[in-house]
Amino acid sequence: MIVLIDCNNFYVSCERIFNPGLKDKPLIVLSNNDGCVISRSEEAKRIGIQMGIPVFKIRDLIHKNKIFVFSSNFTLYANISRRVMHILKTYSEKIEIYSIDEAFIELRLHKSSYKECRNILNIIQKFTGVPVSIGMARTKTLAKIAVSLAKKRKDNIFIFNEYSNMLNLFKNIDIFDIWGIGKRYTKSFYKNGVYTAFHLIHLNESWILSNFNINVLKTYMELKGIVCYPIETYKKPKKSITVSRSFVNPILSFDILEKYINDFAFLCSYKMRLEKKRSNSMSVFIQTSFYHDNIYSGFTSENFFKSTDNYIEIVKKSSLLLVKIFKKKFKYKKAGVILNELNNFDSYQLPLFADKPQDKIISKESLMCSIDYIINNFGYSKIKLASQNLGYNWRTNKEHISPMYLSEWNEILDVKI
DNA sequence: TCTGGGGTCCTAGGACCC
DNA sequence: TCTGGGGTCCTAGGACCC
Repeated sequence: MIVLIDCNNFYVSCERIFNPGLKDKPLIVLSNNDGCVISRSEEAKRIGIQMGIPVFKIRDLIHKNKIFVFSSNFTLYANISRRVMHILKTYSEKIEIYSIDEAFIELRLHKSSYKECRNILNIIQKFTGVPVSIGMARTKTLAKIAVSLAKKRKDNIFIFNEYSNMLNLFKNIDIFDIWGIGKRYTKSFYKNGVYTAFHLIHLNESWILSNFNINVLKTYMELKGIVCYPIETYKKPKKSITVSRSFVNPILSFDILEKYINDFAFLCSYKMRLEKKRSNSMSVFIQTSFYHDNIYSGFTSENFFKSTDNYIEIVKKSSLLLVKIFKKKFKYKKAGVILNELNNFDSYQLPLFADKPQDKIISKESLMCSIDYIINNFGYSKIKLASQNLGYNWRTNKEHISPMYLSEWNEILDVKI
């Protein structure tokens, strides 16, 4: 059986670990730039705070209800996530870490399965302070449904076994709440009179295939208990790496935008080098706000002469690509850099005409390693290329950020005894 | 005034080959 | 007047997920 362990309101729960006073209080965590709500406590949900809503629309609500507000502290959340996953690994060798707050594991179904789930839940709660919900079923898609049912129960556990009246339960599962069915598909299902999981499993395969695609068919099969998405225990290598940001204040000037793009390219290179990869091609994009007039978005890609993991070459290229898409008189609100077609750093295709002199100028691997060393030991802001933002940090607005309790010596919680 | 960031996969259509 | 059949590869755009 596939067991899905899902942390409840994960970011909110992380903040509460170090702030027990926040228990039972309404609490939200915001996206970068403190823009949108990305995690809500049950109390905040009850007040009517919607997922993804921009903060400026709920200022009054926050004030009136004394909702506690936190900026996102991903370093902290990642550390806590690692602890939760570490515990799960002791229960099953077959584990797939699906996201920062979810993992699938494989367990045998037996009489005391419920007890076993109960035990997992208690241990995680006790050792990490994170409350979780657990769903157990034959397939991932069913386990997803099970976990959503678990969240509505007091014990936070739900198992689909031979005794559960699945068909009946499916009548109350909106098609939109099925894993793999998003906004658009929901719309076309509704148009065809398909509103619930119950309706979906009574369709025929060819109709689904001709109106949707292979993925929707797989979802349908999974609902029927046929495994189409097995647990994937190995970490799939990344195919692309992105660094992008929204700007608090829109940017009009090419020179300023270029410095940001160079920063993004530098960070993107660093992330790629951590993964021990090289890239064959790079994309750069810039966008105005979609919420106002005078909309423009530019996107372009280009191959490298040969695949590279060289900071200087990548940053240089980012400027060249920006020139291609930059247009004057637009207010740019977001920009980003993507490294595509990643290969392993030690096995990659050479071009037919490699070793042109232009290659040699910047093929100083030892210099690249020194840059890595400085970043790893002294921090990301301690070394930059001259074309980057030297004056100030582009790190975004985080007005309500909590301390890095688990990763900075000087931010560790004080305990008075 | 103020609206996140990072991914993967599928498909239709175009361009090309014999 | 009538104009085949069988492929591959690439890309943009559109879905989906957390």
